[in-house]
Parts: sequence; C-alpha cells; structure tokens
Amino acid sequence: MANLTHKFSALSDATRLSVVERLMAEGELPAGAIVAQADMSAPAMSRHLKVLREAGLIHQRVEGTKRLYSVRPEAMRAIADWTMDHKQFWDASLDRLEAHLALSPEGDDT
Amino acid sequence: MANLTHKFSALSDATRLSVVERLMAEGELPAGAIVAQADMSAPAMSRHLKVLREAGLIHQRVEGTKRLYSVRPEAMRAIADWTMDHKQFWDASLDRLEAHLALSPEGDDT
DNA sequence: ACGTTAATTAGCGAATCAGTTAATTTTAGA
DNA sequence: TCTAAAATTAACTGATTCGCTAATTAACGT
Repeated sequence: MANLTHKFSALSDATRLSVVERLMAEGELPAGAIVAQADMSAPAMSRHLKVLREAGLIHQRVEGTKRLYSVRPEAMRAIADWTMDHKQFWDASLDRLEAHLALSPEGDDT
Repeated sequence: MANLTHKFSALSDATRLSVVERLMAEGELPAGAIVAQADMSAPAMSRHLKVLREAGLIHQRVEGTKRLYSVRPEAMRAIADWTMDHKQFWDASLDRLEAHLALSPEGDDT
C-alpha cells in the first residue's frame, strides 16, 4: 500500500491535505470538481491527485470521461494505527507534562 | 507549534521518522547517540534534527557541550487528534468495505 | 467522422532538499 | 591558556518538487 513516509509525504502539502479532507467530508468527487475549488491549473491538480494515488491515499474510479476520486479508508487507518502504536508514549508523557506544569508554570519552547 | 503539513513533511523522510520512533522508544538521547546509529555524517543528521525541531516534533535540551533530544508529546497528540477527527469516516468506511468484500471478494487497486 | 469535454502527460524553469567536506562555535579539562 | 570533544553552520552539488503552458488521449453526442 506504499509505506508511512510515503503517505506523510503526500499529506505534507497544503493543497493535497485539503483535497483529502474535502473528499472525506463530501465523499467521491470528479477531478473537475476538485480543480474547480482550487486556485490552480488542472494539470497541477492532476499531479497532486497522482501523488495521493501513488501514496495509496485515494482511489480513482473511471466513469466515461470522468475520473472519480475518493479517500481509501485503509490508508487513513494506517496512519491512525501508527499514532495508536505510540499512544502510550504521548499519552503518558502529556499526563506527566500536565502534572509538571501544574506545579511549575514555565512555558518551555524549542 | 507549526502546522500539520509541516509535521507530515518532517515525518516524510525515513531517517527522521526512525529518529522520532527511536526517541519515543528510548527517551531523551544526545545528538551523538543518534548519529552513531545512522549511516550518515553528523552534519546531515544535525539538519534532520533541525527539521524535526522546527516542525515542533522534538525538543532540544542543552547540557554542557551536548544537545539532548526528546519527542514532544503535544506534537504527536496533534497528529493523533487529526486522525481521530476523521475516525468516523475511515472507521465507517472500513466496515462497509469489509461487508462488501465478504460478499464479493475481488481485490481492487489504484 | 468531427468537434467538444474531461483529464492526463510532456517539457520547462525556479525553488527546495538531502547529502558531502570544510570551517566555526561552545564547553570542558589538563 | 591551549587542546579536544560535541555539535552546528557554511558552501557546494545532484535530485526532486511544484507551478505553468502546450500537446495528447479517451469518450460522448451529433
């Protein structure tokens, strides 16, 4: 299904992330509808869709001259699974962080 | 904290993803220990660490001549939150997918 | 067969990225 | 103070990315 870094790479672009979010919110959409709302040429969007497809994040269905795109739930699940694999780390760490901040309210950064 | 695409971008590189995973597994580590296990020069790794830092994924603590790195749990949480925001989509979709496959076992791809 | 619509691929330039070696900075120790 | 250790920044190169316009492919409707 293409690996995790590949998926993260696909989602590292604002245009592509919003396409994925829109497809999740609205369901299957033709390429034309996706281009219409983006301030970008059709070829540029077509390449973004290709990147998302190659990362396994979206699925393309052909219907006549139209290409209908939708998000692959398995791909989203793969990302969710990764975060869950490490939930123990960030969950516990956040608890400790909160406890610490409750005692000494500093404001730590980079 | 730097936005989501920024974090996805930082995690889109295999070297950086494994650094993050190692830090979650082993806890805080000095730059030297991180370089030691990567087949890469120190400057190259230093830049990867900078990318992770700028994405808000890791925290740097100075101790003498050493730079100690650790994963920021809030950053991991931000990613987990994003997946959870859309859980309803992928969870429900996967259920439908399974139900569908149970009836017609095809094997659909890109 | 022809023109139209939907979308993709081809080709180009500017910008960014990931690696290298060399040089610099900062702290610790003799 | 002089040297060594830890790490970063500087400067350079090759590869990739992202946008554009132009050209191509594929399916419909007449």
